[in-house]
Amino acid sequence: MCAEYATRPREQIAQILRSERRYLSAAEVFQALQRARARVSLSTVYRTLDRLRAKGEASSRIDEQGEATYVICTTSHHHHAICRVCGHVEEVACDPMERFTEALKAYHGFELDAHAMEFFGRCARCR
Amino acid sequence: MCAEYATRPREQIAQILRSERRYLSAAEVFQALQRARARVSLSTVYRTLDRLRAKGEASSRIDEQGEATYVICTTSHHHHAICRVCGHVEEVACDPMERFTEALKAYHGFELDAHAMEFFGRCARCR
DNA sequence: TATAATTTGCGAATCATTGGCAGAACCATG
DNA sequence: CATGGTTCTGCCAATGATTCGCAAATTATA
Repeated sequence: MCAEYATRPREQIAQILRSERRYLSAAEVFQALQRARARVSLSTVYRTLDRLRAKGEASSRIDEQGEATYVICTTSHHHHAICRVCGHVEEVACDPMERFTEALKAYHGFELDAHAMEFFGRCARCR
Repeated sequence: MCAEYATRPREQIAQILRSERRYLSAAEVFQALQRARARVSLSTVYRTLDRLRAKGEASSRIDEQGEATYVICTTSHHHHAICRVCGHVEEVACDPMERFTEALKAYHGFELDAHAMEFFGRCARCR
């Protein structure tokens, strides 16, 4: 009980996320599937994206229009630099956070246990 | 043309945001208004919150359930440390970002022009 | 191939948010 | 303090992303 099946739709969805290194909404993934002649329902796209996020294989963010978007992650703890031009996502390590954590506690009395960051600009190729 | 009226509903909504220093959804603001016997429609709450954000007097974030939430801001460019216990929002300056910006460019070739950060933990009172 | 568990597709339901519009509130002016 | 043009508000319907329920299809295993 509670095993896990490797299915065609899941592989097709993961494929699309792997090939595009940028945040995609469920609708965008669905459109990409249709272009690739893959017959996967929108429901399955939603379920699979959420499943990838739950497993830590993808991370999600809410875009300006309030839609959930997803991107495949390769390293564990990091943040995203998002290119304004092409949407490319660069993974950024966050080693300097330790010092910041100390300052936050000393100055605001605030004990940090998690953080989220997003950086916007132009990636190397788009500059 | 294009003047701006000071109205009762707007003042009542701002009052609630000022008294609670934490992120509130439109529905939560609406409920607080009802508790205070203020008769303001949910539509007006939505419009007023969006207006405050557009004027830079409030900042918004999408919470875990995908709902838009709002908090009053007092300083200009800063980030938020959000207490996991009481929801209190602490404003944090971000002076150290300049050095980070340089590193990002040198290491990833990424030219930063904006960033967003959120910090989660326990505020001074809740520790 | 038969069987049990898991996943999918479809359509309906949900729910926050937005839009349209008629009436109410606001405020500068006479 | 009455008037009139502008700006807001309330109501209610519409939108649109996301979720749910369930029967049929797919997968793994023997």
